[in-house]
Amino acid sequence: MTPTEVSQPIAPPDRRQQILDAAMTCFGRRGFHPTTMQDVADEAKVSVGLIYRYFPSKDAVIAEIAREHKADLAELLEQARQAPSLFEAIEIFFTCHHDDEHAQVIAPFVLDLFAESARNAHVRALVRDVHHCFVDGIAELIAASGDAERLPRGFSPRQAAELIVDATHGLMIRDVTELSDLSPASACERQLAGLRSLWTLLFPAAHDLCVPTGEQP
Amino acid sequence: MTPTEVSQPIAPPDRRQQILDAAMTCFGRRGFHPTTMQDVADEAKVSVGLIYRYFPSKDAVIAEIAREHKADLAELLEQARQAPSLFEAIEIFFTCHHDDEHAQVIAPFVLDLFAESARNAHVRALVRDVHHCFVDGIAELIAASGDAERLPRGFSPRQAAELIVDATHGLMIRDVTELSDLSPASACERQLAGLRSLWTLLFPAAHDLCVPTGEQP
Amino acid sequence: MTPTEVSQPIAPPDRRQQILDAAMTCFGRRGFHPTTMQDVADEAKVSVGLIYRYFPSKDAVIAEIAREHKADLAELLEQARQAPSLFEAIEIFFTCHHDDEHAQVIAPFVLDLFAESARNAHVRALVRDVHHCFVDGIAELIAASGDAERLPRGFSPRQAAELIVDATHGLMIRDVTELSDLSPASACERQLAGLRSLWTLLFPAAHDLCVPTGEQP
Amino acid sequence: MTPTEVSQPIAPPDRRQQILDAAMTCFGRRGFHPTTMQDVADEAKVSVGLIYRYFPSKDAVIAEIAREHKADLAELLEQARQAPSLFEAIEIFFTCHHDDEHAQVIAPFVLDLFAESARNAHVRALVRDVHHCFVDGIAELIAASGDAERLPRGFSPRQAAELIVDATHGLMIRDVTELSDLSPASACERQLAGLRSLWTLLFPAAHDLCVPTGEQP
DNA sequence: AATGAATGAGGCTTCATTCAT
DNA sequence: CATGAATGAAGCCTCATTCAT
Repeated sequence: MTPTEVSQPIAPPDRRQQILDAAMTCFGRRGFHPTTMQDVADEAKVSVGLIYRYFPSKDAVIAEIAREHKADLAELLEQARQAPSLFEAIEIFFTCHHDDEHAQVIAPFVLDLFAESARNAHVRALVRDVHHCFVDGIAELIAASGDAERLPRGFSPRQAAELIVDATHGLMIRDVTELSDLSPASACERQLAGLRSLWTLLFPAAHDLCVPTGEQP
Repeated sequence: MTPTEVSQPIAPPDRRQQILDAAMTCFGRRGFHPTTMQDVADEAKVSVGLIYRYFPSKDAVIAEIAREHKADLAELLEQARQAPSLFEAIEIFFTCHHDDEHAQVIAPFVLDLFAESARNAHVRALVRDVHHCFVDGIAELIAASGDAERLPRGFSPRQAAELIVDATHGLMIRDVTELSDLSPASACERQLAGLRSLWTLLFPAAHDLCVPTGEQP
Repeated sequence: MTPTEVSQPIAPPDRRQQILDAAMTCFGRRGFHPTTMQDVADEAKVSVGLIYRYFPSKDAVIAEIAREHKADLAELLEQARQAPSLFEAIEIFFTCHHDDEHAQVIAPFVLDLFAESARNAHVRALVRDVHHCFVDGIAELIAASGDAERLPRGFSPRQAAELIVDATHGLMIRDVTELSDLSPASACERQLAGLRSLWTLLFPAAHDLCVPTGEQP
Repeated sequence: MTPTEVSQPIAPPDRRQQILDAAMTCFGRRGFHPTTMQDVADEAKVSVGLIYRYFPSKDAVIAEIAREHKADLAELLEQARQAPSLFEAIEIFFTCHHDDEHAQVIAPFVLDLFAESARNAHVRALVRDVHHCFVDGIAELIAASGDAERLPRGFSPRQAAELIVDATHGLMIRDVTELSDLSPASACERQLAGLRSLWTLLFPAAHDLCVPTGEQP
């Protein structure tokens, strides 16, 4: 009667993750506040009561998802650090939300996080933290890369990083409000276009704008 | 425009506006969903029932406020058009939210609008509309100004406008998540710093970046 | 349209009291914990929501009823003070719960209060307070009456008062557990019998107990 | 009586009793209704499911504990019968709840039983039964002892027994509401003081009250 | 026009009970 | 025998909305 203890043929369903995933889906779909625990339970194919075996409250679920989101971004930063070039590293941020099917879920969720951070100190702290990690990470990336000196005069890596992050957020908003009907692929294209614009500005090819300058006797 | 402008020299309290203002305050403070009609009524020093005399539902109030917000921005755009220089015109956008006491109210509200636009088609249409007006308006501003030709090679006024708008949104998010504890004045400073950064990039002073090139006569 | 302000033909329904009465009935019937807000609402012919316009929580309703109970007892004590004789004064306590139709409601409620006081500090404080008032009041009553000197040697008015109160409580328990099927009238009889027993002990008529002794050979 | 008394020299943990003890503790701590099956399971270091192997429902657990309580009291009565004197016999009742660590558990539990008996016919029957046993037992004790004739004139052993039981209950209430912060020892003292009071009344030493009479010429 | 009492559906959360392992 | 994951009914409370005054 006991299952064969050998090959773990059926992975034990990770209820916790199952619930978190369902919650993420729901939150992305309807937002924190309008999502009911019943919604989450239904999405997770689970009873409401069970959610409370794993999380003490709805807020705790939100908090956990936010934490997960933070971890995802940290990993993203790590990936970026491995990228061969600065451009590619930053490309990762600009396109990250479009790699998978969660595309239309994560952005709305993040926007909700931002909105929530205006009144919930806990969420605010987390968002702020994520933001700092990002800016710092990108600033380091720029500083470490040879491209730093290509920045316009008086432009620090940090300033550049902040601009990049801000633009990313702005683009995310565009994604949500303008492109929600478009395919993830198109959205991704849009992001890349945004990146290239910014890139051109931040790191003007020497030959393109200024190289001639220095070369002149 | 209001009826009976004659016999009532003292303008009757504009209940409608009173309610809208109160709602704006509440929404900014707590967000759409958590704000109750009672909150709004209290803030407006009015009974709950009265709100329903002017608006058919809570959603209608939200919609109306959003519409108002749109009108405000249109006016802002108009102001910008009157500005003596492009920089000053754009400065208006970057600092608009900090001029008055509503500073800490509008930004959270707008973030809520963005978040809401992810699921509410009506809100989405409005946000999108506002966004287009903005981008178009700024692009025109740039095109009309003599500064357009100072844009980096291959950079259209529209691209610049999009970048400006995105960055503005990104900065607004920073405002809400990072600066909520700071004074509006500091927040405004921050915005201006952001603007100057971007400005330096978009419109490099000839002498600053390229004059040295020597290409100039 | 406004109601005639003259004769108050229709007394404005005192919702608050209406709810309290209903709650009292329900609590007496089923106890605090098993009684639902819906029960109370139904009993009061009112919606659940309305209860929350008058009380912030179920506990607040309980607390208020307890407070009311305390006030009732204070009044009872006052009545007792007016009584022509000590016996009649004390009789009031022993029979108070049987005067009206609430007979079968108050005693269970009080028992619930006692039980609750074992874990709820707030309730405990109230019960304790009531108890002190009682003992003090009765002790005073005894001391003030000429009967005090008839107390057995070494028996203080306070001791007598404590015994009376304890016995009253014990009788109340008997009421609830034994006589719940009997008529209030019988229950009252029972109480009086208890009182007479105790009375005989506390205030033995000199001739009744001791004088006769002398008759013994 | 239990099966397989042979092969298991070490008594298997008596799950049933273990659960009952835990339940008693919990009920005393928080009351019937607020106590959850999980509370009981935790206290018993057992799984919730296991409780249902031994008891069909929460109510059954309560009922069983009540039955146990009844048995305990029966035993107490038996002990009392063995006591050398009436006073000592009755002392047993007054102090019984203070002999062991359950002191602060049993009284609240009994109060809960009383409160519950107001609405639960089953509990009521049990409480009534216990009560009768008690009164009968004590009345017998009094009747059997030589002290019976020392009772005040017209006072039957049964009347005395009832008074004793009532006073005991009243004192128990005082214990719970007033002395919950005191040590069991102090509480016991209190009980004994109560007993002595009552005793003095019920069984006035001849010389104490009446002998003086004899002093009269 | 204005009030605010009243409603009741619905949300979050708890908990007795069941059942697969 | 034992576990504890899982269920779902039900409880407390909130709040958008209505309506008598």
